[in-house]
Amino acid sequence: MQNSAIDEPAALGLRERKKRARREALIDATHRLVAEHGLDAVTVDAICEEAGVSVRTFFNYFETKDDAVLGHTPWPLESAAADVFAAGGPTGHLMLDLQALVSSFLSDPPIGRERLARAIELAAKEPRLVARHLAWFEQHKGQLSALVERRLGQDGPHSPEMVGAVLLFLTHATFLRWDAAGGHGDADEHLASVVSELRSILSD
Amino acid sequence: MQNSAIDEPAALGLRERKKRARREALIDATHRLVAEHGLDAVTVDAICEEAGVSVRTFFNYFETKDDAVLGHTPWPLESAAADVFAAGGPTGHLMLDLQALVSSFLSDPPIGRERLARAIELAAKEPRLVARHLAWFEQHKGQLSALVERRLGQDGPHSPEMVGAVLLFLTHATFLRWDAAGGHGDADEHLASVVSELRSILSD
DNA sequence: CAGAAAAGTGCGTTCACTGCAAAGTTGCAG
DNA sequence: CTGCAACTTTGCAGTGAACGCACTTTTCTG
Repeated sequence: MQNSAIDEPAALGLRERKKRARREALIDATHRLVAEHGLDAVTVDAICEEAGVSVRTFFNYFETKDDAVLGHTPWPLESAAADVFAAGGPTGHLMLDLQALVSSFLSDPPIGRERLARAIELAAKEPRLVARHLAWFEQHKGQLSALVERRLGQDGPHSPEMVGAVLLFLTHATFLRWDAAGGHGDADEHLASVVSELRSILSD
Repeated sequence: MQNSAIDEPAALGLRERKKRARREALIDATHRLVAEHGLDAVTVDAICEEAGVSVRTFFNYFETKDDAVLGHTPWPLESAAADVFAAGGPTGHLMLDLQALVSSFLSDPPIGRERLARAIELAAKEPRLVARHLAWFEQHKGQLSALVERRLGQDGPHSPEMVGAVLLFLTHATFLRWDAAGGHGDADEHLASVVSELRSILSD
Protein backbone atom coordinates (compact mmCIF):
# COMPACT_ATOMS: atom_id res chain seq x y z
CA MET A 1 0.00 0.00 0.00
CA GLN A 2 2.74 2.46 0.90
CA ASN A 3 6.21 1.79 -0.43
CA SER A 4 5.66 -0.88 -2.98
CA ALA A 5 7.18 1.37 -5.59
CA ILE A 6 10.70 0.72 -4.39
CA ASP A 7 10.27 -3.03 -4.64
CA GLU A 8 9.10 -3.37 -8.18
CA PRO A 9 10.24 -1.56 -11.32
CA ALA A 10 6.59 -0.75 -12.00
CA ALA A 11 6.88 -2.64 -15.22
CA LEU A 12 3.90 -4.51 -13.87
CA GLY A 13 0.40 -3.17 -13.76
CA LEU A 14 -1.22 -1.82 -10.64
CA ARG A 15 -3.20 -4.99 -10.22
CA GLU A 16 -0.14 -7.20 -10.08
CA ARG A 17 1.72 -4.87 -7.75
CA LYS A 18 -1.17 -4.74 -5.32
CA LYS A 19 -1.40 -8.48 -5.36
CA ARG A 20 2.23 -8.90 -4.41
CA ALA A 21 2.06 -6.24 -1.77
CA ARG A 22 -0.89 -7.97 -0.22
CA ARG A 23 0.78 -11.35 -0.23
CA GLU A 24 3.77 -9.85 1.52
CA ALA A 25 1.64 -7.95 3.96
CA LEU A 26 -0.10 -11.19 4.86
CA ILE A 27 3.17 -13.03 5.33
CA ASP A 28 4.55 -10.26 7.49
CA ALA A 29 1.43 -10.05 9.60
CA THR A 30 1.53 -13.79 10.10
CA HIS A 31 5.19 -13.70 11.10
CA ARG A 32 4.61 -10.94 13.61
CA LEU A 33 1.74 -12.69 15.32
CA VAL A 34 3.21 -16.17 15.26
CA ALA A 35 6.52 -14.94 16.62
CA GLU A 36 4.69 -13.38 19.53
CA HIS A 37 1.99 -15.93 20.34
CA GLY A 38 2.96 -19.19 18.67
CA LEU A 39 1.41 -20.88 15.68
CA ASP A 40 -1.54 -22.50 17.38
CA ALA A 41 -2.57 -19.45 19.34
CA VAL A 42 -2.92 -17.36 16.20
CA THR A 43 -6.15 -17.60 14.26
CA VAL A 44 -6.59 -16.74 10.64
CA ASP A 45 -9.07 -14.13 11.79
CA ALA A 46 -6.39 -12.42 13.80
CA ILE A 47 -3.97 -12.44 10.90
CA CYS A 48 -6.55 -10.90 8.63
CA GLU A 49 -7.39 -8.22 11.11
CA GLU A 50 -3.71 -7.40 11.45
CA ALA A 51 -3.35 -7.21 7.70
CA GLY A 52 -6.63 -5.43 7.10
CA VAL A 53 -8.04 -8.01 4.79
CA SER A 54 -11.01 -10.35 4.83
CA VAL A 55 -10.64 -13.97 5.79
CA ARG A 56 -11.93 -15.07 2.46
CA THR A 57 -9.19 -13.13 0.75
CA PHE A 58 -6.57 -14.80 2.89
CA PHE A 59 -7.57 -18.11 1.41
CA ASN A 60 -7.38 -16.70 -2.06
CA TYR A 61 -3.68 -16.27 -1.43
CA PHE A 62 -2.75 -19.31 0.64
CA GLU A 63 -4.09 -22.80 0.82
CA THR A 64 -3.50 -23.10 4.53
CA LYS A 65 -2.52 -20.99 7.47
CA ASP A 66 0.84 -22.71 7.58
CA ASP A 67 1.55 -21.74 4.00
CA ALA A 68 1.32 -18.10 4.95
CA VAL A 69 4.16 -18.54 7.42
CA LEU A 70 6.27 -20.29 4.84
CA GLY A 71 5.36 -17.95 2.04
CA HIS A 72 4.67 -20.85 -0.26
CA THR A 73 4.16 -19.89 -3.80
CA PRO A 74 3.90 -21.92 -6.98
CA TRP A 75 7.20 -23.63 -7.75
CA PRO A 76 9.40 -21.73 -10.24
CA LEU A 77 10.37 -24.88 -12.07
CA GLU A 78 10.03 -23.42 -15.53
CA SER A 79 13.26 -21.57 -15.06
CA ALA A 80 16.01 -21.28 -17.62
CA ALA A 81 18.22 -23.41 -15.39
CA ALA A 82 15.72 -26.25 -15.57
CA ASP A 83 15.74 -26.15 -19.35
CA VAL A 84 19.51 -26.17 -19.44
CA PHE A 85 19.53 -29.18 -17.16
CA ALA A 86 16.99 -31.04 -19.23
CA ALA A 87 19.03 -30.40 -22.34
CA GLY A 88 22.05 -32.07 -20.79
CA GLY A 89 23.90 -28.98 -19.61
CA PRO A 90 25.63 -27.09 -18.30
CA THR A 91 28.62 -29.44 -17.97
CA GLY A 92 27.31 -32.80 -19.08
CA HIS A 93 28.25 -34.47 -15.81
CA LEU A 94 25.09 -35.52 -14.01
CA MET A 95 26.24 -34.76 -10.52
CA LEU A 96 27.71 -31.38 -11.36
CA ASP A 97 24.61 -30.40 -13.24
CA LEU A 98 22.41 -31.48 -10.38
CA GLN A 99 24.39 -29.19 -8.16
CA ALA A 100 24.00 -26.34 -10.61
CA LEU A 101 20.27 -26.91 -10.54
CA VAL A 102 20.06 -26.99 -6.77
CA SER A 103 22.12 -23.87 -6.69
CA SER A 104 19.73 -22.10 -9.02
CA PHE A 105 16.81 -23.06 -6.79
CA LEU A 106 18.52 -21.70 -3.74
CA SER A 107 19.80 -18.50 -5.22
CA ASP A 108 16.38 -17.48 -6.41
CA PRO A 109 14.15 -17.90 -3.37
CA PRO A 110 10.40 -17.46 -3.81
CA ILE A 111 10.31 -14.86 -1.06
CA GLY A 112 12.86 -12.30 0.08
CA ARG A 113 15.87 -13.33 2.17
CA GLU A 114 14.71 -11.73 5.41
CA ARG A 115 11.26 -13.16 5.12
CA LEU A 116 12.77 -16.53 4.35
CA ALA A 117 15.07 -16.35 7.34
CA ARG A 118 12.16 -15.46 9.59
CA ALA A 119 10.15 -18.35 8.22
CA ILE A 120 12.96 -20.79 9.02
CA GLU A 121 13.33 -19.34 12.46
CA LEU A 122 9.67 -19.93 13.18
CA ALA A 123 9.73 -23.37 11.61
CA ALA A 124 12.48 -24.41 14.00
CA LYS A 125 10.07 -23.86 16.86
CA GLU A 126 7.02 -25.32 15.22
CA PRO A 127 7.59 -28.83 13.89
CA ARG A 128 4.36 -28.77 11.93
CA LEU A 129 5.81 -26.14 9.67
CA VAL A 130 8.78 -28.26 8.74
CA ALA A 131 6.39 -31.03 7.92
CA ARG A 132 4.33 -28.75 5.75
CA HIS A 133 7.39 -27.51 3.98
CA LEU A 134 8.46 -31.03 3.21
CA ALA A 135 4.99 -31.84 2.00
CA TRP A 136 5.15 -28.92 -0.35
CA PHE A 137 8.44 -30.17 -1.67
CA GLU A 138 6.95 -33.58 -2.12
CA GLN A 139 4.08 -32.19 -4.13
CA HIS A 140 6.53 -31.12 -6.77
CA LYS A 141 8.49 -34.32 -6.80
CA GLY A 142 6.53 -35.49 -9.80
CA GLN A 143 7.55 -32.45 -11.79
CA LEU A 144 11.10 -32.94 -10.66
CA SER A 145 11.15 -36.55 -11.76
CA ALA A 146 9.68 -35.48 -15.06
CA LEU A 147 12.44 -32.95 -15.46
CA VAL A 148 15.06 -35.57 -14.77
CA GLU A 149 13.39 -37.91 -17.19
CA ARG A 150 13.48 -35.25 -19.89
CA ARG A 151 17.23 -35.36 -19.53
CA LEU A 152 17.93 -39.00 -18.95
CA GLY A 153 15.15 -40.76 -20.75
CA GLN A 154 13.52 -43.64 -18.95
CA ASP A 155 15.93 -46.28 -20.10
CA GLY A 156 19.11 -44.96 -18.51
CA PRO A 157 20.92 -46.61 -15.63
CA HIS A 158 19.28 -44.33 -13.05
CA SER A 159 15.61 -44.12 -12.24
CA PRO A 160 14.28 -40.59 -12.55
CA GLU A 161 12.53 -40.94 -9.21
CA MET A 162 15.74 -41.69 -7.41
CA VAL A 163 17.57 -38.83 -9.05
CA GLY A 164 14.63 -36.57 -8.25
CA ALA A 165 14.76 -37.68 -4.65
CA VAL A 166 18.46 -36.92 -4.49
CA LEU A 167 17.75 -33.49 -5.91
CA LEU A 168 15.23 -32.88 -3.18
CA PHE A 169 17.55 -34.19 -0.53
CA LEU A 170 20.39 -31.94 -1.61
CA THR A 171 18.17 -28.90 -1.79
CA HIS A 172 16.76 -29.49 1.64
CA ALA A 173 20.03 -30.37 3.33
CA THR A 174 21.83 -27.43 1.83
CA PHE A 175 19.03 -25.16 2.81
CA LEU A 176 19.29 -26.27 6.42
CA ARG A 177 23.01 -25.94 6.46
CA TRP A 178 22.87 -22.49 4.99
CA ASP A 179 20.49 -21.52 7.75
CA ALA A 180 22.56 -23.22 10.44
CA ALA A 181 25.46 -21.06 9.31
CA GLY A 182 23.42 -18.01 10.14
CA GLY A 183 22.07 -17.47 6.67
CA HIS A 184 25.33 -16.00 5.51
CA GLY A 185 27.50 -16.83 2.60
CA ASP A 186 26.85 -18.40 -0.71
CA ALA A 187 24.61 -21.42 -1.01
CA ASP A 188 27.17 -23.02 -3.29
CA GLU A 189 29.79 -23.61 -0.62
CA HIS A 190 27.27 -25.27 1.63
CA LEU A 191 26.09 -27.40 -1.22
CA ALA A 192 29.60 -28.55 -1.92
CA SER A 193 30.11 -29.50 1.70
CA VAL A 194 26.83 -31.39 1.78
CA VAL A 195 27.77 -33.38 -1.29
CA SER A 196 31.19 -34.24 0.00
CA GLU A 197 29.88 -35.30 3.38
CA LEU A 198 27.26 -37.43 1.73
CA ARG A 199 29.90 -39.14 -0.36
CA SER A 200 32.03 -39.71 2.66
CA ILE A 201 29.18 -41.28 4.62
CA LEU A 202 28.26 -43.57 1.79
CA SER A 203 31.76 -44.86 1.34
CA ASP A 204 32.48 -45.37 5.01
CA MET B 1 -14.34 -58.34 18.38
CA GLN B 2 -14.55 -61.65 16.60
CA ASN B 3 -11.33 -63.41 15.72
CA SER B 4 -8.76 -61.50 17.70
CA ALA B 5 -7.71 -64.70 19.39
CA ILE B 6 -5.83 -65.98 16.41
CA ASP B 7 -3.74 -62.83 16.10
CA GLU B 8 -2.24 -62.66 19.53
CA PRO B 9 -0.87 -65.41 21.75
CA ALA B 10 -3.05 -64.11 24.55
CA ALA B 11 0.05 -63.44 26.56
CA LEU B 12 -1.39 -59.96 26.80
CA GLY B 13 -4.36 -58.99 28.90
CA LEU B 14 -7.82 -58.60 27.50
CA ARG B 15 -7.49 -54.85 27.69
CA GLU B 16 -4.45 -54.76 25.45
CA ARG B 17 -5.93 -57.21 22.99
CA LYS B 18 -9.12 -55.24 22.66
CA LYS B 19 -7.13 -52.10 22.13
CA ARG B 20 -5.23 -53.59 19.26
CA ALA B 21 -8.30 -55.12 17.74
CA ARG B 22 -10.01 -51.78 17.82
CA ARG B 23 -7.10 -49.98 16.26
CA GLU B 24 -7.08 -52.50 13.45
CA ALA B 25 -10.82 -52.37 13.06
CA LEU B 26 -10.57 -48.61 12.69
CA ILE B 27 -7.80 -48.87 10.13
CA ASP B 28 -9.72 -51.44 8.15
CA ALA B 29 -12.93 -49.44 8.24
CA THR B 30 -11.03 -46.39 7.06
CA HIS B 31 -9.42 -48.33 4.24
CA ARG B 32 -12.72 -49.72 3.06
CA LEU B 33 -14.44 -46.37 2.97
CA VAL B 34 -11.55 -44.41 1.53
CA ALA B 35 -10.99 -46.97 -1.20
CA GLU B 36 -14.58 -46.62 -2.19
CA HIS B 37 -15.28 -42.90 -1.83
CA GLY B 38 -11.93 -41.14 -1.67
CA LEU B 39 -10.23 -39.51 1.28
CA ASP B 40 -12.08 -36.23 1.29
CA ALA B 41 -15.52 -37.71 0.86
CA VAL B 42 -15.15 -39.84 3.98
CA THR B 43 -15.91 -38.21 7.30
CA VAL B 44 -14.63 -39.38 10.64
CA ASP B 45 -18.26 -39.84 11.60
CA ALA B 46 -18.72 -42.33 8.82
CA ILE B 47 -15.61 -44.24 9.78
CA CYS B 48 -16.77 -44.48 13.35
CA GLU B 49 -20.18 -45.69 12.36
CA GLU B 50 -18.59 -48.34 10.14
CA ALA B 51 -16.37 -49.45 12.98
CA GLY B 52 -19.03 -49.16 15.65
CA VAL B 53 -17.12 -46.74 17.82
CA SER B 54 -17.67 -43.20 19.00
CA VAL B 55 -15.92 -40.30 17.34
CA ARG B 56 -14.25 -39.35 20.55
CA THR B 57 -12.70 -42.78 20.74
CA PHE B 58 -11.37 -42.46 17.24
CA PHE B 59 -9.31 -39.50 18.34
CA ASN B 60 -8.02 -41.44 21.29
CA TYR B 61 -6.35 -43.74 18.79
CA PHE B 62 -5.24 -41.41 16.04
CA GLU B 63 -4.19 -37.81 15.97
CA THR B 64 -5.76 -37.17 12.61
CA LYS B 65 -8.00 -38.85 10.10
CA ASP B 66 -5.04 -39.33 7.80
CA ASP B 67 -3.16 -41.22 10.47
CA ALA B 68 -5.87 -43.82 10.52
CA VAL B 69 -5.28 -44.58 6.87
CA LEU B 70 -1.56 -44.89 7.42
CA GLY B 71 -1.88 -46.80 10.66
CA HIS B 72 0.62 -44.54 12.32
CA THR B 73 1.74 -45.73 15.64
CA PRO B 74 4.53 -44.59 17.97
CA TRP B 75 7.91 -45.30 16.43
CA PRO B 76 9.52 -48.54 17.63
CA LEU B 77 12.90 -46.94 18.02
CA GLU B 78 13.73 -48.58 21.31
CA SER B 79 14.41 -51.82 19.54
CA ALA B 80 17.32 -54.13 20.18
CA ALA B 81 18.67 -53.25 16.75
CA ALA B 82 18.85 -49.59 17.73
CA ASP B 83 20.89 -50.41 20.80
CA VAL B 84 23.26 -52.56 18.80
CA PHE B 85 23.72 -49.73 16.35
CA ALA B 86 24.35 -47.19 19.08
CA ALA B 87 26.97 -49.48 20.60
CA GLY B 88 28.92 -49.56 17.35
CA GLY B 89 27.65 -52.84 15.96
CA PRO B 90 26.91 -55.09 14.35
CA THR B 91 29.88 -54.85 11.98
CA GLY B 92 31.60 -51.64 12.94
CA HIS B 93 31.33 -50.20 9.44
CA LEU B 94 29.02 -47.21 9.51
CA MET B 95 27.35 -47.79 6.19
CA LEU B 96 26.79 -51.50 6.72
CA ASP B 97 25.37 -50.88 10.13
CA LEU B 98 23.07 -48.20 8.82
CA GLN B 99 21.77 -50.72 6.37
CA ALA B 100 21.24 -53.24 9.12
CA LEU B 101 19.26 -50.67 11.01
CA VAL B 102 17.10 -49.74 8.05
CA SER B 103 16.54 -53.39 7.45
CA SER B 104 15.35 -53.91 10.99
CA PHE B 105 12.89 -51.04 10.61
CA LEU B 106 11.48 -52.50 7.44
CA SER B 107 11.25 -56.08 8.53
CA ASP B 108 9.22 -55.19 11.57
CA PRO B 109 6.45 -52.96 10.23
CA PRO B 110 4.14 -51.28 12.72
CA ILE B 111 1.09 -52.74 11.00
CA GLY B 112 0.59 -55.98 9.12
CA ARG B 113 1.87 -56.44 5.59
CA GLU B 114 -1.54 -56.42 3.91
CA ARG B 115 -2.68 -53.36 5.77
CA LEU B 116 0.58 -51.67 4.92
CA ALA B 117 0.23 -52.52 1.26
CA ARG B 118 -3.31 -51.16 1.24
CA ALA B 119 -2.14 -47.97 2.91
CA ILE B 120 0.51 -47.43 0.25
CA GLU B 121 -1.98 -48.11 -2.47
CA LEU B 122 -4.30 -45.45 -1.11
CA ALA B 123 -1.45 -43.03 -0.55
CA ALA B 124 -0.51 -43.27 -4.20
CA LYS B 125 -3.90 -41.79 -5.07
CA GLU B 126 -4.03 -39.21 -2.31
CA PRO B 127 -0.95 -36.98 -2.25
CA ARG B 128 -1.87 -35.60 1.15
CA LEU B 129 -1.21 -38.98 2.67
CA VAL B 130 2.32 -39.14 1.35
CA ALA B 131 2.88 -35.73 2.81
CA ARG B 132 1.54 -36.83 6.15
CA HIS B 133 3.69 -39.90 6.13
CA LEU B 134 6.77 -37.84 5.48
CA ALA B 135 5.79 -35.49 8.24
CA TRP B 136 5.53 -38.40 10.60
CA PHE B 137 8.99 -39.52 9.61
CA GLU B 138 10.26 -36.04 10.15
CA GLN B 139 8.84 -35.96 13.66
CA HIS B 140 11.19 -38.73 14.62
CA LYS B 141 14.22 -37.27 12.98
CA GLY B 142 15.34 -35.81 16.27
CA GLN B 143 15.31 -39.22 17.91
CA LEU B 144 17.15 -40.63 14.95
CA SER B 145 19.83 -37.98 15.14
CA ALA B 146 20.14 -38.65 18.84
CA LEU B 147 20.61 -42.33 18.14
CA VAL B 148 23.33 -41.60 15.63
CA GLU B 149 24.97 -39.26 18.07
CA ARG B 150 24.99 -41.97 20.72
CA ARG B 151 27.13 -43.95 18.35
CA LEU B 152 29.32 -41.33 16.79
CA GLY B 153 29.61 -38.69 19.44
CA GLN B 154 29.25 -35.11 18.30
CA ASP B 155 32.88 -34.61 17.42
CA GLY B 156 33.21 -37.15 14.64
CA PRO B 157 33.68 -36.30 10.98
CA HIS B 158 29.96 -36.67 10.23
CA SER B 159 27.17 -34.59 11.63
CA PRO B 160 24.50 -36.72 13.29
CA GLU B 161 21.80 -34.77 11.48
CA MET B 162 23.20 -35.65 8.10
CA VAL B 163 23.57 -39.31 8.97
CA GLY B 164 20.05 -39.29 10.38
CA ALA B 165 18.79 -37.76 7.17
CA VAL B 166 20.53 -40.45 5.16
CA LEU B 167 18.91 -43.06 7.35
CA LEU B 168 15.52 -41.58 6.65
CA PHE B 169 16.23 -41.33 2.97
CA LEU B 170 17.27 -44.96 2.73
CA THR B 171 14.28 -46.15 4.66
CA HIS B 172 11.88 -44.20 2.56
CA ALA B 173 13.45 -45.02 -0.78
CA THR B 174 13.69 -48.71 0.01
CA PHE B 175 10.13 -48.72 1.18
CA LEU B 176 8.95 -47.26 -2.11
CA ARG B 177 11.01 -49.65 -4.13
CA TRP B 178 9.73 -52.60 -2.19
CA ASP B 179 6.23 -51.48 -2.94
CA ALA B 180 6.99 -50.77 -6.60
CA ALA B 181 8.14 -54.38 -6.86
CA GLY B 182 4.69 -55.48 -5.81
CA GLY B 183 5.48 -55.87 -2.15
CA HIS B 184 7.29 -59.10 -2.77
CA GLY B 185 10.70 -60.25 -1.76
CA ASP B 186 13.00 -59.28 1.00
CA ALA B 187 13.55 -55.67 1.93
CA ASP B 188 17.28 -56.28 2.06
CA GLU B 189 17.74 -56.77 -1.66
CA HIS B 190 15.89 -53.58 -2.41
CA LEU B 191 17.94 -51.76 0.17
CA ALA B 192 21.13 -52.96 -1.43
CA SER B 193 19.99 -51.80 -4.84
CA VAL B 194 19.03 -48.41 -3.46
CA VAL B 195 22.42 -47.95 -1.87
CA SER B 196 24.29 -48.95 -4.96
CA GLU B 197 22.22 -46.71 -7.19
CA LEU B 198 22.74 -43.84 -4.82
CA ARG B 199 26.48 -44.38 -4.91
CA SER B 200 26.44 -44.55 -8.65
CA ILE B 201 24.50 -41.30 -8.97
CA LEU B 202 26.82 -39.49 -6.62
CA SER B 203 29.94 -40.54 -8.44
CA ASP B 204 28.66 -39.84 -11.92
C1' DC C 1 -16.30 -59.09 45.10
C1' DA C 2 -14.71 -54.10 46.03
C1' DG C 3 -12.17 -50.43 44.73
C1' DA C 4 -8.56 -48.58 41.56
C1' DA C 5 -7.14 -47.78 36.92
C1' DA C 6 -8.07 -47.41 32.29
C1' DA C 7 -10.81 -46.90 28.35
C1' DG C 8 -15.09 -45.37 25.98
C1' DT C 9 -18.57 -41.86 25.25
C1' DG C 10 -21.69 -37.59 24.75
C1' DC C 11 -21.69 -32.78 24.53
C1' DG C 12 -20.26 -28.36 23.47
C1' DT C 13 -16.86 -25.43 21.35
C1' DT C 14 -13.40 -23.57 18.40
C1' DC C 15 -11.60 -22.79 14.12
C1' DA C 16 -9.72 -24.03 9.37
C1' DC C 17 -11.40 -24.05 5.03
C1' DT C 18 -14.97 -23.92 0.97
C1' DG C 19 -18.69 -22.47 -2.47
C1' DC C 20 -21.45 -18.95 -3.95
C1' DA C 21 -23.07 -14.69 -5.45
C1' DA C 22 -22.89 -9.77 -4.79
C1' DA C 23 -20.02 -5.58 -4.79
C1' DG C 24 -15.82 -3.22 -5.79
C1' DT C 25 -11.38 -2.42 -8.90
C1' DT C 26 -8.62 -2.26 -12.72
C1' DG C 27 -7.63 -2.65 -17.68
C1' DC C 28 -8.77 -1.44 -22.17
C1' DA C 29 -11.13 0.05 -26.54
C1' DG C 30 -13.41 3.41 -28.68
C1' DC D 1 -13.35 9.97 -20.32
C1' DT D 2 -16.71 6.55 -20.64
C1' DG D 3 -18.44 2.17 -20.46
C1' DC D 4 -17.78 -2.77 -20.68
C1' DA D 5 -15.09 -6.91 -19.62
C1' DA D 6 -12.06 -9.21 -16.59
C1' DC D 7 -10.39 -9.78 -12.25
C1' DT D 8 -10.46 -9.32 -6.99
C1' DT D 9 -12.39 -8.80 -2.70
C1' DT D 10 -15.80 -9.73 0.51
C1' DG D 11 -19.81 -11.48 3.44
C1' DC D 12 -22.37 -15.34 4.54
C1' DA D 13 -23.56 -19.73 5.55
C1' DG D 14 -22.04 -24.25 5.94
C1' DT D 15 -19.03 -28.50 6.69
C1' DG D 16 -16.22 -31.12 9.33
C1' DA D 17 -11.79 -31.95 12.05
C1' DA D 18 -10.10 -31.93 16.54
C1' DC D 19 -10.03 -30.97 21.51
C1' DG D 20 -11.43 -30.47 26.64
C1' DC D 21 -14.35 -32.12 30.11
C1' DA D 22 -17.22 -34.72 32.87
C1' DC D 23 -19.44 -39.04 33.16
C1' DT D 24 -20.25 -44.16 32.43
C1' DT D 25 -18.54 -48.64 31.50
C1' DT D 26 -15.03 -52.13 31.39
C1' DT D 27 -10.96 -54.45 32.95
C1' DC D 28 -7.50 -55.43 36.40
C1' DT D 29 -5.76 -56.44 41.06
C1' DG D 30 -5.86 -58.04 45.63
